[in-house]
Amino acid sequence: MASLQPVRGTRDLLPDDCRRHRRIEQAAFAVAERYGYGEIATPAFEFTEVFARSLGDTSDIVAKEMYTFQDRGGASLTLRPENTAGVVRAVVSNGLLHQVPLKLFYRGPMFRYERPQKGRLRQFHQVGVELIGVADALADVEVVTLGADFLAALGLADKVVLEINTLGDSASRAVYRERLITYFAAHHDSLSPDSRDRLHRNPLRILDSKDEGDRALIAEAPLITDSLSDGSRAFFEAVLAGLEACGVPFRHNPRLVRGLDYYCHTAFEFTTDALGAQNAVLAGGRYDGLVAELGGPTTPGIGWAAGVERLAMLVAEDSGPPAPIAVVPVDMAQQKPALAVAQRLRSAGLVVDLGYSGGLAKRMKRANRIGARAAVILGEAELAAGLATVRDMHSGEQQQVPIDSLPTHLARLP
RNA sequence: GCGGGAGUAGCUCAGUUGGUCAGAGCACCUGGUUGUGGUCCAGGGGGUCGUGGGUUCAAGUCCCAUCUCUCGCCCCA
Repeated sequence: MASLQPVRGTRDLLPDDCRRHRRIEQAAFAVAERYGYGEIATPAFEFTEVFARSLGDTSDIVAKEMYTFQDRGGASLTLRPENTAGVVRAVVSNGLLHQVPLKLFYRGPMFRYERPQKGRLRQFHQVGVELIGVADALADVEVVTLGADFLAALGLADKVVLEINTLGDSASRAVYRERLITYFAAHHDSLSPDSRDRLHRNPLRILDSKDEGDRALIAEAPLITDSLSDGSRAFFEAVLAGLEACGVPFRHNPRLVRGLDYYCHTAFEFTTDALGAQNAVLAGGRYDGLVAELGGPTTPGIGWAAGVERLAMLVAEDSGPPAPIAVVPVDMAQQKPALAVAQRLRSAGLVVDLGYSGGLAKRMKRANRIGARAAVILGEAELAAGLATVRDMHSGEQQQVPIDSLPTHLARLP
């Protein structure tokens, strides 16, 4: 058995799981399409350089979470840990920057070598959008609103809250970074070991430390708000005003930061308290430097990604697969004509189950188990007269129906 | 990567100080009903007790290792 286990942190998606994932992905795309987004699919792996350059050396993803390997030609490849870098690379590769703004939707598996937990897998799935080529705050408003609409479409509006912040432009961020280092360095001995480590590697991350002692220091720490350039401040205010105009509720969290280097200005996440430590279900931000970083012309961008498995744990149970019509030959002698009837019903668009063996009782039992809406019973006598016995599996009522009118009769069942 | 908890049938679990401890319910299969499901009755299949070592006359039960899941940290969707 041990060797038959899936690889740690990976999971089989059985039909019920797949149906749920599909529902989430379709809801995401349906909403994105209403905003004029088209789907893009990039490879599941890229040259390692694509991720190393875009995510930044200090991010944990690059430092310890990538599935990196050499192919037979000696190239270093990496299974994508996220898809923004891949989409941007594809946009540059295909020369699409001549057609900005680009509005793209994607979905698919991502891979991170992390310690698995509930809602955290090594292969997981994301849906996401990227809006590339629009520097105006209108882009931020659209992308965040799109995310809110998507979550609302899944019935999660009341289960998530939107937190939003700005990281400012690179100048503002550099100033803030220095102020933070100065502040925390003065309290170096009071910091948790984790945060001491973060101090020079990625000081902004100290702000969302969960350590009790850190939190007391953080409460007194300087805010990014006070380090913003006038332009950055105006930009952020425009984003918030736009959200208000769209009726999207949010909470400004001045301590919300991002781990990936490419983010600037707007950072946001929709969180839930229903998933333990993995509280983010949809998160993103602006990345004005990323396209240039990957070798394209300086081009702004903003986007988000949402975890399908995490959403799947939050959405309500669905109604299951559609109830089928069971076609039931009385005995094997009627199997062949039953097959013909089943085909006619399927051609008419009905969901039809036809068993492969067994007598009437066994097949009726199966019809019941699979939740059939009705059973179309075909015996020697019926067939000779061109009729079928239709049994309503809810009421138990039966009636004779001409085989030719089965499609309309069955389609009319409530 | 760090620190806790847990792994017994497809599922949910019981198993008392090591000595009929390999069980229950649900599910599944067969029959009662060779032209009728859901209820009921009877019977049946199914587990090297996560895996590998060790202690012992004897290990599901104790010890060690390992794998997986899980909770928290790190980080993130």
